[in-house]
Amino acid sequence: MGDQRRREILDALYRCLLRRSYGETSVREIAREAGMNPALIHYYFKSKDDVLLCFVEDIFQSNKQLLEARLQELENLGCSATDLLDEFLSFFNQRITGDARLQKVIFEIWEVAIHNRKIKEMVKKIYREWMEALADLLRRAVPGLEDPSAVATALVALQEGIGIFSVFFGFNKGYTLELLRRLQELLLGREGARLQTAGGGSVAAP
Amino acid sequence: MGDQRRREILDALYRCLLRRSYGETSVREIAREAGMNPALIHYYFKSKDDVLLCFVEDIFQSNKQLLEARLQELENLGCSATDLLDEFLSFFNQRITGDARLQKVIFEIWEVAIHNRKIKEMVKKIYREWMEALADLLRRAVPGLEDPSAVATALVALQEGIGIFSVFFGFNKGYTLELLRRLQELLLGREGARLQTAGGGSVAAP
Amino acid sequence: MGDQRRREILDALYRCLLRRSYGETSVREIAREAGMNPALIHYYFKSKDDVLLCFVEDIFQSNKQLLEARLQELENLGCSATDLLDEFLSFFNQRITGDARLQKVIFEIWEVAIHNRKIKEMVKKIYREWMEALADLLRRAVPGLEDPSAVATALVALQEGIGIFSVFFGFNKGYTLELLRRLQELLLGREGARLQTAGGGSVAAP
Amino acid sequence: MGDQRRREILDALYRCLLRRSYGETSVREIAREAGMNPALIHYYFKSKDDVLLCFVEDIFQSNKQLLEARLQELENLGCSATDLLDEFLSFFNQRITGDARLQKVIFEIWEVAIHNRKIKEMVKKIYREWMEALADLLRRAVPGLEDPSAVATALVALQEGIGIFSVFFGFNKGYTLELLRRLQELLLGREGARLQTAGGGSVAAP
DNA sequence: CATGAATGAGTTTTCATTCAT
DNA sequence: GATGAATGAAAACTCATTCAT
Repeated sequence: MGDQRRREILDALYRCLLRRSYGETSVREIAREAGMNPALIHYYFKSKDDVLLCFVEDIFQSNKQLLEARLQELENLGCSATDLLDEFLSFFNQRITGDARLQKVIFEIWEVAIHNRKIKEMVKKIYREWMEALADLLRRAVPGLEDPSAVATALVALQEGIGIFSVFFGFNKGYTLELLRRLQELLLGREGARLQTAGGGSVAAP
Repeated sequence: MGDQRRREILDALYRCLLRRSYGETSVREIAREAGMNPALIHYYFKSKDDVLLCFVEDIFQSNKQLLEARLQELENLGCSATDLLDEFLSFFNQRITGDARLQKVIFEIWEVAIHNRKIKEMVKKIYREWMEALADLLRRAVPGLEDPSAVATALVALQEGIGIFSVFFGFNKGYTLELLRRLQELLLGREGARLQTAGGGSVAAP
Repeated sequence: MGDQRRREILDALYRCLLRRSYGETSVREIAREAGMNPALIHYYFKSKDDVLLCFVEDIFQSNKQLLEARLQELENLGCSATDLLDEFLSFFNQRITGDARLQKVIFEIWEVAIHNRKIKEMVKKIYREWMEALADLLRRAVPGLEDPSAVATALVALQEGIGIFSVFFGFNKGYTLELLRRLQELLLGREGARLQTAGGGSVAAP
Repeated sequence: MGDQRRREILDALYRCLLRRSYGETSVREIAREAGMNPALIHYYFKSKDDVLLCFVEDIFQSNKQLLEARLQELENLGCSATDLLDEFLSFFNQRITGDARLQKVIFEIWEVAIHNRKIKEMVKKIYREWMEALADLLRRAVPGLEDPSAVATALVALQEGIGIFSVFFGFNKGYTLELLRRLQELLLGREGARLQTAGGGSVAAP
């Protein structure tokens, strides 16, 4: 029952963060969204910040595990490093950057992380792990690449940049994914990579 | 005299936003930073949000004017479109994304903009103008480019992504600028563009 | 079994009162100290205040019975009234005022008693009994004493005063006992009684 | 105006402490007693504890200054050390221990002091000063006294003990003062000192 | 212009207590 | 007996804003 309640609270926070920033979100509001008494939140979590901490851990760890499971699966099937790399990027594109709601919530987490030491450490750690994993895949899949670590950084930063823009300007998902894919191919130096889209989601013409 | 006071308040807000998020920044704190009575802020501005609105307008407009002036100057000197494009990107790299303090403040503005309609409209408008101007320059400077508008979007999103990462992971300025320049050349399809850096600011090795 | 549990709860309260005032002590904390579920406390006691009430009764009654048993024993052995008086004072000195922990707890009880009618009645009753018993002994042991009742009051008040001071200033037990003994002899008008101590615990030189 | 308000708040706290312990006294209640908005208290004081700290300082310092002024006056008039000592004790008897309301408030302060470091330091300091001053007077006024410091301690502890008892058992002021005076003379070894009272306030017969 | 004072609404958090299981 | 869950009331404190002077 406790896990169930904790889950409900984290889910309620997720929905709250779609409407307001974490700072503007009160414990009362999380409780109302979860349909419970505000004091219950303090029964299951030490403090409001503790809710956020668990929330951040949950949201990143669950995605991390999911990705790792998929990569492992491919590896077991004997897929090539290139396949793994494509799966890695595709996972991010589809499940994170391309999910406008999740992307918005992640943006809120970044905002808090900048001022909150604990959250910052956690976010930093997770992004470092992702970038290191990506750099490893790059080393295996793109042998000639001169600085895989910098490319990994660039790829993830790009992801964030596009993610924020897509939330802010309301890109449709197709446009976002297309943009991401082309930019990634460009960064990976793949043959014939060119930056062009089918249009329709252009920022200049909302 | 009024303008002087308003200036002081906006400058105080800038310094406050280096320490705390806008939501955590109280009117008292802005006033303390500006060395004045909190009530004075409400004399010169309608509300706390009004201070932010003017602040955002000021910070973007001043940069915009500065950039336009420079571009105009170059144009008057008969410089090529490529020179103008380089100046445009260089301006952003050096004065905005490369300025960790300003970048942090801009990040805070994005955060507020996501929830605050007025701020959002303003930020949207400004970014659109920038992206359109950039797209125009791309059209003139890189004739074969298939979708200048999308490239402009990508360039600016990249800028934001790298900007946030540099703030968050504490990139040194040199690394940030190098990364930006290489990525931009890559996006522009310039000859021999490759993504490699001198290292030293890699995320993977903090 | 019930008695055992009640005992554990009272003992836990004792330990809690060494750390915090009764008001600052929560039911949760008593429960944690007793190693049981907070709700159990409400099963064995009507309320938090009821725990305190039983606690006060227990702590005073157990000491009262102990003292009475000792006095009875001496009486059975045919000891003089003076012996009984000395035993009475010695009991207080050694077991109550000289026990810094118990003294601290008693101080907390006084504090609550001042505002809590029930506790107040109980504490009043017990102190009256003690003072009457002491006055009786004084009448038997110090025949010429003009107002045994007032002397008894003074002796007990003195006890409290020294007790609080010893807790507050951290007197060592030896100094406390010496001070008590000399003051008591002085109040009893005993030959050669003078107020001097070996020093070492003086308030003026902490 | 600020001083006026601060005064009103301190006075309100005084009245509140006659009814409830400090822990039970809420900021709301102090505000209600002072006839002002609760937030105003936080405007004039940093916190609830800060109110108490100022309150304690005020109550002790004002009495200290009053006493010092009186002693200085007597000294200027060429009074003897014995006169000064009598004035010292009389001041305490009349204005502090004999004032049931003040005595009650002082008791509350002791209670808080036991758990609150800042308050404890202040109370300790003040009592030490009083006891040292008293010890000095004893040295000058009672030449043969063997341990003036211990006698001073005993006198002040006695004062507290009697004070608490008088509050608790509701002694009438006359009885309290008489008891104090006789005990003091006894401690000072004055001729013919005997502990007897006119009765009427005996604890045994409330 | 400038300020100290004032306020009402809001925040997070704690707690004694109850109750179904 | 024992427990985890739940709740309503209250706590201290903060803050944007207003206003008289």
